[in-house]
Amino acid sequence: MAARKRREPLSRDRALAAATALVDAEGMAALTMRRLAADLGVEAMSLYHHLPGKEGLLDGLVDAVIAEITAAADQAETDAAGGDWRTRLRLRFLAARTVMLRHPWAPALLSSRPTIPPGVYGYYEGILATLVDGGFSYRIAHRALHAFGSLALGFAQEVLKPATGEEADAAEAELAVLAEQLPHLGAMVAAEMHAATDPTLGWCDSQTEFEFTLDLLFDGLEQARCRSAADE
Amino acid sequence: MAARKRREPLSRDRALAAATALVDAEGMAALTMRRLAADLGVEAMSLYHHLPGKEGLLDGLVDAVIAEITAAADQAETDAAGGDWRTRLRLRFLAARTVMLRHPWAPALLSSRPTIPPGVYGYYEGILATLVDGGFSYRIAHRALHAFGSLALGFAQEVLKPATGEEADAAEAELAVLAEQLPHLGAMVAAEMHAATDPTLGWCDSQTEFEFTLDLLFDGLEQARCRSAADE
DNA sequence: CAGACGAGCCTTACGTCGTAAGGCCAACCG
DNA sequence: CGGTTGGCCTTACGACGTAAGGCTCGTCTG
Repeated sequence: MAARKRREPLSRDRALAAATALVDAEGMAALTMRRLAADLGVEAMSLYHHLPGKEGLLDGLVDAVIAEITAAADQAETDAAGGDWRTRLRLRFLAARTVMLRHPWAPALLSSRPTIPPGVYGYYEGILATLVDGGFSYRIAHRALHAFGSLALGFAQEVLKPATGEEADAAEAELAVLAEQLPHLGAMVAAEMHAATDPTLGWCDSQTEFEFTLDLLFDGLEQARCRSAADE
Repeated sequence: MAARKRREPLSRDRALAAATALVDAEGMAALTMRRLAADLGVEAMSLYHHLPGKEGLLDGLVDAVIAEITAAADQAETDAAGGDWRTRLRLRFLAARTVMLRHPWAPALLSSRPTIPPGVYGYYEGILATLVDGGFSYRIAHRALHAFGSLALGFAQEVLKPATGEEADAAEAELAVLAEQLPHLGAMVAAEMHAATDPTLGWCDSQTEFEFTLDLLFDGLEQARCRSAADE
């Protein structure tokens, strides 16, 4: 009956919040049932009274980011009410991107989940609404969703990875060795790579590249929309 | 000194071949040092005389698929010699895709590797050569590479996952429950989903969707190419 | 031909993980 | 006041990757 009770009781939300903090700080690999429990001042098995297991924990993390994205994207689109479908989607995706920049582990986690996180349905509903409202048929809208791929969630699934710090140096060295067999790549790197200023999420996945790809797709889709409208 | 020796000696190649077979048959999760060793009639630790460890094993797997892709893509482009850049790249990417369809685990593995697999440099060199030969500046070509993303390796990084068999049923049921809150999604699914015939690699990642996205990007890039040529 | 050597494989063991099973204890309800 | 229940802990098991060192051959040397 001192100032505070024995301690704050555990809960699903508290566990998820601690997990997010842990992963933000130390990466996915650090997220262990034992470690998470320790961060909460508790034993590992106690977590199982609030979470169905490790998979359930990961599902919870995913739902949390999706919710964060949905909120940010809905807000962004509300701000852009009245704009055309392009700018509304654009703001939506860019809002999602800022969330992803806060949680660099999210893309990998997202695409590793074996089942579709429930929250994404709601998120895609919003995108779809924008498209339909913008004059797209369900057929084209469906294809648009596929074409966007991970851009809709704010990240470009890069094949060429982050490569931060010494890794980047190692990769550069490796590439230099191969340079004579790879004339075009070498030339492009020489011409482009060192002009890059903002490699944030993924290798060269700068804001510029992200928006370039977005506009490429938007241009194509706008044409497709007009074509299908003309067909009717 | 009977017909065969005690047994075929182990080797890096034999280990990698067995690993590929194992993963093709039972998925990534089944790939364990102990299990792989067992498949080879050997104890786990024996593998360490030919491989530097689990990570090295995965690197080997990745290099193997990349090599397979490179070979298929180079062959495809050779067949298309004389065509314009679009058809050459198109055939290249579609060839990569057929390789990925043989190894459904490859996309996830690819995008989980912490370091850039050396083989991809060579592969991208080929793409870049096609682009430059087709009249692209390094600047636009660079952006094109980013825009292609995982399509260049033959797969679309889908957010909505495979969902095979009962999983698909479960997802469908789940979606049905939400349907009233998700009018557009519900309508689109009703209109589109059951018309889908060929969900092969990833949810709805049918050949059609893949090629649609490809052409969308190609159209946009063609414009960008002309624009930059006009600027000179 | 004897003996040493070394490659290739095995045995044992450690520390980590997720988690099943059950015990302990305080808070609450009758 | 005694019983119940829910929250947390203890212990334990079977995976996993892999460090360290032992055994057994084929081969090469003197």
